[in-house]
Amino acid sequence: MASERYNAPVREKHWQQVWTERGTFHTQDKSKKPKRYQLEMFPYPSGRIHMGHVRNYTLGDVMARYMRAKGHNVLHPMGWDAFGLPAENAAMERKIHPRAWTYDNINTMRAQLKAMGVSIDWSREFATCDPPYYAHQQRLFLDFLKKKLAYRKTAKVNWDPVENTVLANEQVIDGRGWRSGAVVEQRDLTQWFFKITAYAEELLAALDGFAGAWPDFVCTSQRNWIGRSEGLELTFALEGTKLPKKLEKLLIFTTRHDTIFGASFMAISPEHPLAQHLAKKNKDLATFIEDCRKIGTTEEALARAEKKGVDTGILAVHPFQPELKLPVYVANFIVMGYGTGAIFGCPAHDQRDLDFARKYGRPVLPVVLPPGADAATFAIGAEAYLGEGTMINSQFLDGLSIDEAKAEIAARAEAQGLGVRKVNYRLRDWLISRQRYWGCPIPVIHCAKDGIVPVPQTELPVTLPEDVTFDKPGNPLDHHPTWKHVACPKCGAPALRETDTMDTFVDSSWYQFRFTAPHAATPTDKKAMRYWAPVDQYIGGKEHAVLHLLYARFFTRGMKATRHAEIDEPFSSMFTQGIVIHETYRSETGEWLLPGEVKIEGEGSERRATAVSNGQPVTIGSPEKMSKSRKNVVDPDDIIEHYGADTARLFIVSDSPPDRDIIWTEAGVAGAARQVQRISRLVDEVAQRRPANGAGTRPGSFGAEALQLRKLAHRALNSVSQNIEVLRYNVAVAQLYELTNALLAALDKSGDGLAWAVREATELLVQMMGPMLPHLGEDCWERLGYNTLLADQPWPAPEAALLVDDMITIAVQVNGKRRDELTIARTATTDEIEAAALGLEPVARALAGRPVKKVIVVPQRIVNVVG
RNA sequence: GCGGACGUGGUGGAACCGGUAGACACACAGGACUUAAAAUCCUGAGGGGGUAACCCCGUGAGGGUUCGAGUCCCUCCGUCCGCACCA
Repeated sequence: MASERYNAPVREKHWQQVWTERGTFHTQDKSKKPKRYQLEMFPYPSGRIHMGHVRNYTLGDVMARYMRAKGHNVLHPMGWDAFGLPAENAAMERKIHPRAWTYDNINTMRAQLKAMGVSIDWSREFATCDPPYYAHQQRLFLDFLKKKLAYRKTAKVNWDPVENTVLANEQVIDGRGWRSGAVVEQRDLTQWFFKITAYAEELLAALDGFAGAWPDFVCTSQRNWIGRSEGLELTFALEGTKLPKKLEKLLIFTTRHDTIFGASFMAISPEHPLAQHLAKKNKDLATFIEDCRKIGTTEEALARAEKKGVDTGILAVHPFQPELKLPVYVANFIVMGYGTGAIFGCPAHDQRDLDFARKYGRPVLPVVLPPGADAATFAIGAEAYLGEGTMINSQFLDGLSIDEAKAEIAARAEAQGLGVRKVNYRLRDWLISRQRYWGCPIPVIHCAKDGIVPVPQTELPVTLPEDVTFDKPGNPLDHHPTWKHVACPKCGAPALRETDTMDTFVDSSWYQFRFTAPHAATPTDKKAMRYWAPVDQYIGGKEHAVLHLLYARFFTRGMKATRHAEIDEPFSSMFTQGIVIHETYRSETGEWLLPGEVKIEGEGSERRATAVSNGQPVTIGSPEKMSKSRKNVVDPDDIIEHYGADTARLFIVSDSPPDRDIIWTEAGVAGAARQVQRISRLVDEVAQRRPANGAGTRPGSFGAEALQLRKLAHRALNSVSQNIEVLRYNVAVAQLYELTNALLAALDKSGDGLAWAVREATELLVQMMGPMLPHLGEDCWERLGYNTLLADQPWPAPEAALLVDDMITIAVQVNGKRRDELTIARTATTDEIEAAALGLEPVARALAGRPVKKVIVVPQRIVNVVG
């Protein structure tokens, strides 16, 4: 009897309703089971779910459902990273309030996620723009403020002229705003910062313990970003002009103090206080400094710009060779933001210094002699020597290695009070002020008399005013007629509220902990934290390798310092998924076309595309990240309505490893849909022919065919489990297909115990596919005669005896080339295997009469006859 | 420039700890069913040679270690990513 097509869209809605009604995925805070906290990066409610979300939440859901079946008490929550600029843009463009726009989007996207069948405990849902959430965030801020982890300072900051707000260093990519793409400007502003640099060393050191649990590239990215370097701060006395007391000595930072005797000039940043001071009376210098400011575009352009400088006429006294006076230049390649904004130039062993010295005629004295070079003839040409070697021309350092010389100089500098060993970091404090409306208000009040006054706990949250306008540029909170005017909590005098809001990355730095007790009266609940934290497995995009993942690591430490957490690291293991890409289509007139607007014919290089509307040729572009601007998007809703969520999920997890980019193709989706139908058909056949509800009485013996099928099923079970645990879902799916193929082939065969074995293997298949195909899984489970939910079934255990073979097949090589294979008892001895191998005809033929020199036998693996 | 990752059929990708390379799928070709198409099912397939048994070549290129290398080491080429005037 032919089975009916599985109507996925209808059945999926049914099973989603059943899960909801029975509270299947409602998480208990108390359990004897081991806990498992599975989390995917929560979405920004931009409007609709996109394929990147489908991938992210499918990857996490497979793990959550698997772990649940494996007997864990699983926490798998969902929320909304709901503050941010797009809501304000929508408000400006469409005259909708950011709040209304955001919550509308959340409602849409929640429904879409439910339609995907993601096993979420929705009772824990929150949005970061919910006042109860940001109330706790304001409390955390005030605790950070008390601990001096939050502070205000005036500094040169990145200003995004499109977003009309400042940005943190991490949010500037190649000199442009990470979201707007606008070239950022440098502005001197007074802003709020988090003291992430206090944890630079810890954040760096802890990365060493992440091996295997976090992707390598994330760890290296964070190491690079933190940028630790060990060096020496060294003081040079200045001569030549009368200088104010503060500027009489020049403090420099170097990591090459071994080359101190090769110094031939000093260079300071145009922003250095000394340069600024001298520019007041030196017009040329002032012009030069002004020019340097203007060049500031991208970092890369800066790195390639010609090295230039202006001699200040001031001389610096060499600390270990007082008769040597070095001219002090203001130079365009010295940045104020690193070290002390001043260096000594050693042209022989630094390329930039060399370029500079050649241009301005400074001496180039080599002080490190490469191994094997002759001290009498060694000279520096166009390239500085950066390698290892022995010190020369360096008085008391001569003959030492670089490391020994560094140690000697550092020791002498410290003994003579000339300097100190210093560790420098590239990492800057996290600038969290944003001059925007749709964010968490920073809960402080500025009073003329009392300065910065925290908003009292009892008055939290400081909520955003509803009646705001977006008709003029700048911060709507600042424009608001009344909101910022308050009485000082200390003295009662008229005072002003802080109108900056927090960077939205603050919101996402601790949400993972809020999920553990989303309704607690304090930011976190100690008991819930002890039970659930940290997140066992976190899944999200690669773009947060430094941004979010570094901020959250810092924030966890801050929360520990303020007693809101007892751990240092928020995520025990991290997985970064690849993106979903799709071909692009462009008409002759240059317009982008949606995949549905294009008809494609032919294969390979013969593939041609035409526009559905007018038949005009269309250019097929290479696959790129799905984006609305290129129109190479596929709406998940269309897929779910047409094929069902399981098909979308299956396509997402099959074929490509989760960490790689995946090309979305219509053919691939159709292929996944076909597999869904094949499995459905298989289960129908089995359910109709075989005993209902359970496998029935187990036969006393199995024929060869039945035994083979049983082995295949139990081995698949064994390795599918292992592959799911390490997120190699594509391999797990391949094994499910293999088992499906074998089962379909076995349906029409007969043999001892085969009917029972088919039934058993089919039930195992259904259970194994549950994490990936949860709706089809429930449907098949029901068809097999069960009135329980598959989602409530424990993960089956393989029969150990079926995992090993009595007879095994091993390859036989002659001189490393495979010539035959040998089927032999698994317990066969080395001698037995050797004898059997030498008796094989192809072996004798390959030897061609040569005597056997040696036979390598690796039991259960291979035989190699060497002749 | 510095640092990291990767490179396997037409395509996505498998291959435990160095042990039968190409599992599984997509696309393709041939066949069955059908008035026809769709759907479904069966068969084939890394490249080359041979009627065949079989043989040769093959994991970016070149070298090395080993009985044996996709896997380990060195050099080079290419792709992707991170940092980048960092002293």
